[in-house]
Amino acid sequence: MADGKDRLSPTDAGSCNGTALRKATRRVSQLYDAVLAPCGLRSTQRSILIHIARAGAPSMGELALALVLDRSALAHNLKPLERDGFVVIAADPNDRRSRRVALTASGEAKLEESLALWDDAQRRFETAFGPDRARDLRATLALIASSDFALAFEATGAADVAPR
Amino acid sequence: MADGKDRLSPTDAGSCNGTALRKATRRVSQLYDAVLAPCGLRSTQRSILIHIARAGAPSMGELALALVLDRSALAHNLKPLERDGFVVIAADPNDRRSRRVALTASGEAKLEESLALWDDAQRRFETAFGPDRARDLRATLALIASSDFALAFEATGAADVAPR
DNA sequence: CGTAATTAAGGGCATATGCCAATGTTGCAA
DNA sequence: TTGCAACATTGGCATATGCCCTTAATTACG
Repeated sequence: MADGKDRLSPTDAGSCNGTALRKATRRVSQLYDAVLAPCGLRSTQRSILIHIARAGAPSMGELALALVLDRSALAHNLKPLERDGFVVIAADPNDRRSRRVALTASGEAKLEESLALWDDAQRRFETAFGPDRARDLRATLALIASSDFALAFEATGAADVAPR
Repeated sequence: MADGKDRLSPTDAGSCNGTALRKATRRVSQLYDAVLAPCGLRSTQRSILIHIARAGAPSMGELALALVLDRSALAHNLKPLERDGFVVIAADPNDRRSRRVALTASGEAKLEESLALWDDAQRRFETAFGPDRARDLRATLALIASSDFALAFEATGAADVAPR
């Protein structure tokens, strides 16, 4: 592991926060998805259903914000769920610009079905990683995912982003 | 934030390690990608180029392993980079089953060009998050991404996975 | 009251990611 | 030597993710 690195600046591959996050996410997605497979939901899909259940009937924008997901990406991700009858999307009568997403009975049932599998995956992660450590990690990740963090990141930029 | 949660088990949305990871990854990817945009590389692509530079001329399998990335996903990700002339893929003369990936001069130049932008993004992340904390986080994420962790996760499963 | 600015969402396009099946290579054993 | 098991990669299909631009609906302002 001593070859090649001399050409790179001290800020090499192992030091990129984004890369470290992406690798860990891929690994954990693989592990969780393998456990979730019998119910037919992926962790991404389950995550979306959970957020809808928690929020009741959020608008696309609210849901995208909660998921730290681009609006159009959310729209794409909802298509398989809508096709399979797990969610319905209907215009908000109070503001016809908005469309609200809700779980169907089938969607709630699927979420329920996935719960035991998810509990198993989560338990295995906590066992392998440590429950306390996992809690700390989630808190740290939530901080990074927050809009406050994005603001703090932007604030470190040059003055060209400072409005007025 | 008190509505809706009563229907869910104590293991609710905020406690899923996979979801927390994905949200943080999306956020950081967005922040880094916005900074990297002027050079035309995304953080995923830069990450691939960096790994190739570090490894010299790795085979697809070696590179996929290092990136914690599915082999076919890597093959797909390399296509735009090959099309744009940043990498070349050639059969390994010693084992014609393998194909080895290498940077072109153009790829090295592009990597060099991206360095200043990446340094800026990284510096801003460290400023907003804390350099020591960032180092700890990367170490934790590297642990999770490691194959050892995958083995530990599998080992917590039922006895049905125990070989022999 | 009508028009401009704002906001919500979708469509088009491109990259990212993964599973499974198919293809081609190598090495070993009978 | 021939045939088969193991291995590396690709191709097809599906989902995931994001940007830009357009469209539609609401709100604000003159």
